[in-house]
Amino acid sequence: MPAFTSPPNVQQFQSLVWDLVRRIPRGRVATYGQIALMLPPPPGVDVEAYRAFGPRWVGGAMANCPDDVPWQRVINSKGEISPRPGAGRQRELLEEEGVLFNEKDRVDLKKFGWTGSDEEPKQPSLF
DNA sequence: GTTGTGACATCGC
DNA sequence: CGCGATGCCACAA
Repeated sequence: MPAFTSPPNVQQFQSLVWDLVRRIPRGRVATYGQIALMLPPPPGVDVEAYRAFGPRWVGGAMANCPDDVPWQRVINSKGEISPRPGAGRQRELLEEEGVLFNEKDRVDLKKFGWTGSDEEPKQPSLF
């Protein structure tokens, strides 16, 4: 039995976060808020409280995420990589996957933003 | 038991 | 579009 039988707490939330992050296709990025909204709020937690600190729980889960979780595809709402040791490495990994950064070190969520579907990235027709 | 901080989001200017 | 301020939960010291 998976560790999902654990009592309703943040621990299970982390498992859900990791599972969802694993579902992020290559060359696609998701924001903490997006993941927080996609995941169901833990029982006993107010929706407002979840909205306020849901994304932060996701970040906390990423801090302890296993090595088999593409944490690199998780970025903040600004489409930027949060300042943390290894941020440069994350950018390298994303570029390797095809995710391009702007001159402001930001990613176009409109192109690489993961909508939760398995569809492939849209072709840049803005040019 | 208290204090401080965190891999964020949202609103206002 | 960028910057500042606010909100709120869990964990570590």
